[in-house]
Amino acid sequence: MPELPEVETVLRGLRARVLARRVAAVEVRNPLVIHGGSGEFAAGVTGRRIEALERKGKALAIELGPRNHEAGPEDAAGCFLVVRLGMTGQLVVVPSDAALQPHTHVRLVLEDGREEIRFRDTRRFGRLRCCTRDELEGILGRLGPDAPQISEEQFLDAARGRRGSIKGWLLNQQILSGLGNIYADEALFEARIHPLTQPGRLSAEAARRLHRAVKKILKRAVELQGTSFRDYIDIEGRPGNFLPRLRVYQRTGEPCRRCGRPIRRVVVCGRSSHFCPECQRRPRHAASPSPGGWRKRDRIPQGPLA
DNA sequence: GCAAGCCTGACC
DNA sequence: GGTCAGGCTTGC
Repeated sequence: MPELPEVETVLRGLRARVLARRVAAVEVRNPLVIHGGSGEFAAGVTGRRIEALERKGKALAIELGPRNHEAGPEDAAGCFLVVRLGMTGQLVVVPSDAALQPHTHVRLVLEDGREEIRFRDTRRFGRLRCCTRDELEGILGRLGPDAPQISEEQFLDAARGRRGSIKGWLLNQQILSGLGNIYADEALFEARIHPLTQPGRLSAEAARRLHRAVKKILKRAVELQGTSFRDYIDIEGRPGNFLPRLRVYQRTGEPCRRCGRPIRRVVVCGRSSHFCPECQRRPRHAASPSPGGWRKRDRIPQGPLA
């Protein structure tokens, strides 16, 4: 699943392979993955040079230069290609004559015509979008600080007074951006915090521990080029190497690597949360899996609570 | 049936 | 405004 370390790996790969190259042609094979009209998308991207690549959270922004200074104002201004990989999205750089893999939705043919960037996405949760600088600022502005950049003070301030679960809080991209289900579970284990703990009721010490844990886990995962649980590969088609380092994610029933107790699973905010019931004790004031009392549409959470 | 990012909308 | 359920999607 592409979270921050996987997107960072893709970003670094693209910087090495496609920076300063021009997009000669665009083929949208499935308009569903394009935010907005696919015709406008193709027209907006074609003929521009890749000037820079940046990332915030899980969002990838590719800066495209002016097409032609002598043409109209639209061509003279640059634009940005924003990529969200969603759950199973992949960006790969391949020779143009490479066989087309299933679920290839977009092709960006590079200038010499011998190589291209392909966007593949089995689940089709990913999106590509062509936008102006103002629009990009709006998109990125809705995201909280990039998780590796957030200061301890910002982190503690953001948690203050928050109800609900710390797990849901970590997944909220408006608070801090980049964490998904894998690294949220791993960071909570590292910090020894139960996923149903309320952010606002964390001790300052626990909140600092979590802040350090988030950074530590992400740093290590970036160094190991991410986690390939099922679909994730980098732009060269290589899997990440963090999988053997996972201590709780998708290890339900397996022994905790710290204490040996079986890892448990609880559903929080509709997401599986994996934790060690010994190392991550449930606080007395844990968030309810269904805050605000039981309503008609409430479901019994799956799996026993700690 | 479950996985999961992200958007929308409902609820308090 | 905070918070969470629902729905999208398809392979296992």
